[in-house]
Amino acid sequence: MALQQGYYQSQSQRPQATAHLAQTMSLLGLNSQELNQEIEAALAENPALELVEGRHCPGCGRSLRPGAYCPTCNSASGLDEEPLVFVAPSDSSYSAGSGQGLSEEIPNADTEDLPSYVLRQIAPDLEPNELEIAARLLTSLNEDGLLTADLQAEARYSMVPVTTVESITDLIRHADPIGVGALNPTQALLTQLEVLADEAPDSELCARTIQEGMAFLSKRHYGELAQLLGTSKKVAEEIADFITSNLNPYPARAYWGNQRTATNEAPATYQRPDLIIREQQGTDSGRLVVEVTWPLRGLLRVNPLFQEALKEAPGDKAEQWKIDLEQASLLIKCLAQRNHTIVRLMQILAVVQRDYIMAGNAHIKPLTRSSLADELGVHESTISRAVSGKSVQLPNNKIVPLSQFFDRSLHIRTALKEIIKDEPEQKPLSDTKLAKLLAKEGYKIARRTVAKYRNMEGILPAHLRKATAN
DNA sequence: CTATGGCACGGATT
DNA sequence: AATCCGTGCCATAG
Repeated sequence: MALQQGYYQSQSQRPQATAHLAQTMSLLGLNSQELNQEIEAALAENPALELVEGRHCPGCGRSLRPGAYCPTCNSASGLDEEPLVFVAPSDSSYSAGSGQGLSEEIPNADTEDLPSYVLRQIAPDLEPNELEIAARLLTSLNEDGLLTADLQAEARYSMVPVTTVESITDLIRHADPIGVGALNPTQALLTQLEVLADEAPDSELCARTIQEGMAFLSKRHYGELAQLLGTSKKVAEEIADFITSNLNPYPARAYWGNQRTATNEAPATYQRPDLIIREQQGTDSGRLVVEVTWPLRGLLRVNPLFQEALKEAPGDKAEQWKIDLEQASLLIKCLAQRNHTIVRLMQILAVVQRDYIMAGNAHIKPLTRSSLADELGVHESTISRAVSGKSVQLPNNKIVPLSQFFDRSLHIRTALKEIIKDEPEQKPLSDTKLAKLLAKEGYKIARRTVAKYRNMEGILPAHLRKATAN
């Protein structure tokens, strides 16, 4: 089976997913990428499976993303899958998909292509004639999401100043996915950096790295990069890590891999987020729209024809076919199970961690997987699997590992960052003092731990800190 | 002597 | 059972 390198540590049962053994959960631990591979493999070798492309609401005929609620007739009727999009209300009661409002806000990767998705976002900010130009420009997007048009030529064609065209491309670049319509990867990266500037360890150095140091970065020659930037190797690594973790030179091609565990390998892997959380637009009720990424362009199901055929199967094949069929429906069941679990998980997570999602790292609530587990009434290992390897796109377009929702020290680390940012620049605080200040804010941690957090955030020790401008 | 990084231990989490 | 995390102790750098 085409399930090769997984970066789990000790997965015992792997390759032979032969029917019955992998009862359910085996899919839960997979992220969308891995899942995709798995499904495609199954699809290729199991004739009982069928991928139905395009999906229409049985009620109103509107074409839908698989598993989505139909926003028009406001129901999931006829859908044999759990909805993959739901709305987390601002209070703590859930309404599993009140249809309203999520119709037009959700980019539908299946029925809408990138150009129109982008166009729709920026349309409100454009004059009619500009809109036309934007539309033209967007048709030249290549598959990486970069613009191949010649701006000069475009300007001449439309008989407007180049600056007008440029300002339009600028607008495009800031639409989601951030960086689309850049003229080259560098520009895309810079745009993304701009948006994430306050998250970056040192946005100026990041910018310079992007402009001048990409060669070093891709070769992972951090020493030389450090030299180029005139900074320490540590900072260089930090910057490199930030860039590879958060920025993506090819905006259309999903997002840049993201396992920021220092010891990460698998560097340049692209990865769509497994979950996407947006703020519900329009009625700004502060509601969050959560979408579970679905890797396929269609609905997976057991091929009804195959089922028919089985009845009059030629004796020698009958046995095999039967197995295929069972396997197929098992896979589908597991898939549904996986989605169900993830959705339930996210429903709670979205509510509990709403502050974090909306307002940033500082507001994360310490949360353990096990506490969530018994709230959901599932085994904790289920949660673990559901969380592991997944990534979430937050409303600010940042992609973080889902495990960060359970980061016990994140809030302290951000508090730490705040203190360091605000406090005197000429007279950096030592770890001991930092520890005391943190204690005042209610975070009682040891001095030694302060040092650890500092490292995690890529902040230099006190005596080296006054050197850099930041 | 003070400020930090390294190693490693014990308890909590997964 | 395997890992992760906060800490204490000690060595080293300034």
